[in-house]
Amino acid sequence: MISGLLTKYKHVIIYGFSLAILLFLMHWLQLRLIVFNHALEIYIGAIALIFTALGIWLALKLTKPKVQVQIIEQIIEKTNAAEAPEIFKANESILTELGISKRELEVLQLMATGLSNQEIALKLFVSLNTIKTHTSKVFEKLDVKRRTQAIEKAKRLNIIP
Amino acid sequence: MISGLLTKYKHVIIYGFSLAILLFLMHWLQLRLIVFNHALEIYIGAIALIFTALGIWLALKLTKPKVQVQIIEQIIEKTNAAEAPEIFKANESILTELGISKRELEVLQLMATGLSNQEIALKLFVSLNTIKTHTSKVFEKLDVKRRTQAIEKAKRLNIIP
DNA sequence: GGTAAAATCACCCAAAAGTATGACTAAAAA
DNA sequence: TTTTTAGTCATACTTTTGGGTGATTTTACC
Repeated sequence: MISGLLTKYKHVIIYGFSLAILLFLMHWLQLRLIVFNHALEIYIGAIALIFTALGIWLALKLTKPKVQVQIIEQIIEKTNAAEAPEIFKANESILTELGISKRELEVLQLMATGLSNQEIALKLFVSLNTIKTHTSKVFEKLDVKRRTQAIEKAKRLNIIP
Repeated sequence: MISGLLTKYKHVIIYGFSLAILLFLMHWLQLRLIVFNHALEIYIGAIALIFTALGIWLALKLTKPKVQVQIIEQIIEKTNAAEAPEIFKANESILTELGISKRELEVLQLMATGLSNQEIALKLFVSLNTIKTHTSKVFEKLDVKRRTQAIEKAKRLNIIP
């Protein structure tokens, strides 16, 4: 029961603790700074900045998956509507046939634009290792050895524009 | 409507509540540790909350337009590729303009087929170092950093099919 | 509730790619 | 004839990429 709750809201707890630590640090800072009345503005400005960053980070962490799934679907739908419906119908069937997931397709698309793994990682808010895993799986599924081959083959198979 | 928002931003709300609880805990801690100015703490807590919210709002506002921009770009590329397969004349003038030599173009073309530098070297009966030199110069002339970028740009410029 | 697939991340190692510099040769341009 | 340019190659170094393995966490589905 309790352990279930702990694992379920582990992130909340972690965030809570880091917040607590942050607040405690600020408290300590305040003790040092309160002596100078003029430092208060700086202190509050720093808090505003830190918490704005925290908010941005939180929002990105939370909305990231939903938003990106939407991207892919919209692209597929729009390209379907825009031109040749038969060519890009093979698209999806090939994807399922090869077993390429949405996330992998996303990575593949970014790869084709010339981004490095590191840049893709930054763009998708995940670690470099994760992107490496995705690329490796894509190579395996496409039966290629390098990213350049993957791009070439994916274009030939109409997986990517 | 409201229930939809509740489910959509469930996490945000949960984090918000945990934040509030933490602030309360901090307040209590403070009472136990040091006698201090209460009003200031609350004031700062309020600022933290407000700016966290601001950060979340900012991030949401900023990430959504970006997504739409990406979609538009992809559609444009798609329609361009579909409508203009006949243009293949600017090719040479661009090459001379960029100062890309015959050999470099050759390497670039093989690169675009997914070959490694070593494979290109074998195919052209030259050493690996020579290919590296060529690729480096091509990257410099195309103003890119990686071969994937070079391929993407070269295709966009109609240098290679 | 349990299971399976998808997604995330880490660590290590090896190979490939890329950077920088310098040198040599042959052919073309001045 | 001298100079320039394209092409060739090397050495040393850094960065990126890719392979292999294993682990945890989400998500989806039954």
